[in-house]
Amino acid sequence: MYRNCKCTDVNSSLVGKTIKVAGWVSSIRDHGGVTFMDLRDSSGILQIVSNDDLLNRVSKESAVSISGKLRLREKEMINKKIKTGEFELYADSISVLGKCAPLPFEIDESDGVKEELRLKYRFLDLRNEKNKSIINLRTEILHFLRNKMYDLGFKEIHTPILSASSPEGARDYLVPSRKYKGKFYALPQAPQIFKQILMISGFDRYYQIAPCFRDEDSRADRSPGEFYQLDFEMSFVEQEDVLSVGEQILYDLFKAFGNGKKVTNIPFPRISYRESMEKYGTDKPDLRNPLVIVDLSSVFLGSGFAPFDGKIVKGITVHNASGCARKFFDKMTDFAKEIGLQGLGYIKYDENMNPSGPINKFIPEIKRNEFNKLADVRSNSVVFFISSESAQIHAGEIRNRLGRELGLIDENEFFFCYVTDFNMYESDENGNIVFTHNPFSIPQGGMDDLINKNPLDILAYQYDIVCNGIELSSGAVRNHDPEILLKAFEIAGYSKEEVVSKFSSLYNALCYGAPPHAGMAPGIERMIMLLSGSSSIREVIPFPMNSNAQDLMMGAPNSVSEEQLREVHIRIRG
RNA sequence: GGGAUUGUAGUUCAAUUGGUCAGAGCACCGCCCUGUCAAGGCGGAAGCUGCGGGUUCGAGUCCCGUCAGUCCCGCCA
Repeated sequence: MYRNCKCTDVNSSLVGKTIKVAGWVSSIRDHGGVTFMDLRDSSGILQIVSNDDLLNRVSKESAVSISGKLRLREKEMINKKIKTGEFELYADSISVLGKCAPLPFEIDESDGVKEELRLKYRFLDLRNEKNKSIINLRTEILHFLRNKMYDLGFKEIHTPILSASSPEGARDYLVPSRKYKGKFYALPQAPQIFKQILMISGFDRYYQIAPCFRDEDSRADRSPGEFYQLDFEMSFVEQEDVLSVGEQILYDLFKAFGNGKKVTNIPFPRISYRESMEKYGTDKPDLRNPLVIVDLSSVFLGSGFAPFDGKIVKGITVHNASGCARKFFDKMTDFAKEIGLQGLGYIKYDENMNPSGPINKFIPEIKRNEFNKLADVRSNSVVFFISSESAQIHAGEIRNRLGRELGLIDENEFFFCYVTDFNMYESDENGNIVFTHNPFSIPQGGMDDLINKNPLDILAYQYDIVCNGIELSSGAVRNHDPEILLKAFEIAGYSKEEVVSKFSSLYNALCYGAPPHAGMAPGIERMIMLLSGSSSIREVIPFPMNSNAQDLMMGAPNSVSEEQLREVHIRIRG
């Protein structure tokens, strides 16, 4: 009725035949005696030609159906830029199926348009080939992941969207109950409890491309409201079993969709949280960056140089840095001040190892060898010095900046690692012991550690997957022993009664023969961002909200009628 | 909640220190054109410079407030 051929399905066997195509009017080029139209459908573009004004009467971006005779173009008319460049359709009739109103922006150039407008007209923004291709990539990735998980023996099981609010974690999205006045459902922040319960039920390996809802403020790589995770969980396993499955999935995915970019070989490096903080100043290191942070505090101990003596001093050594000029150091110093440092000292070595720079004279000669060794100084090296209350974190930021400024980052590489051995507890600003991350993780030493160790020294079987400085996922070996769980919560200040009431579903289930289990949940959007090279998470979401958690296209959130409110027993105050 | 930054035709941008500064490209409308493919040529319409105050002889420009977008901090077990 509307078409018997897609735009890019034309081929030489159809030449001379009458075919019908349908799509959107991408452009019209009227030459008076002859008019050309680019017709675009989901497959691509086909040029339509007419010698009368058949094609001039439609507006751009209208949906049309066109029939005509396919013909070959003259050799010199072939357009190599499009797949169908050697063909064109000589139109004999056109019908407008959907007329297009004046456009708020041009489809081809939507990339440069104010995002507010693009989001309101997301359906037009998605007609842009590049934007559409990211969503198509998303489809392919989801398909790949489902096949992969199925092949690995994971069962896709849906867990509820309307569920109970959990007292821990992020802010919940609440849904008022109509039948139970004053009660609320909550949208899941993650299927955490359900997947653990599935393990207790004996499903052995579960996965889900799971929607997660968190009412927290957005970031460039963090969508407000909702996002998806490749959530999976395995029974009768230890940490290594899960890490091994995780890296297999990610390696294969990034090999398949990474456009030939280098992918870290399996096994991915395992770096402890502590080591990551010391060497990279962050728990999500970009390992494409070869720079490492060293501790130079001892060098300046007793040096009499007040800013460094007795303080934490971190150093970053850049090799082959003969090109670094005064301007570069000034720029880095400006950056250092932006992030809250007093300044950024450095020592520069020429090819004969002669040192110069503002810090050089403060290195005690007696410590010179120690320094050279610690900082791994060579000819043409530059050593940067970072000292502050949080020198480690600041050094991490300097390291990232140096990597970017000096072009040390290989953009054609996906560098994965696991960061492991996170602390179970930390102390908050009031000195209270609180869970660092997931309270359902198991402490590495089990009950012994909980009883005998300083809580702040206890490590958990808890891990993150990091790629190119982006946290893709965290995961953990769960605490499947109700006694250890109670003890773990007790240390964080929860009574048994509180745990049993607040986490009754999980606690109860754990009491009925829970297998040891573990899992993780890589973020779908983060993976697609990496694979598509997107800088904003909104590019990889079909219908994203803006950074203030509004859906500009649908107008959400919006007001509802008094009646609707009454039904759910809600009254809006003043 | 806090900080940075942006806001000028449909759209993307320009407008020297406050002084013919209401401008350009693309889109749109009209005319010309038989081979373009980001078509071209000629012409036209289009803006209360986000909004509200203030300073000034004079404000797109300076000041105060406000609204909105983006990025960051907080937050994200």
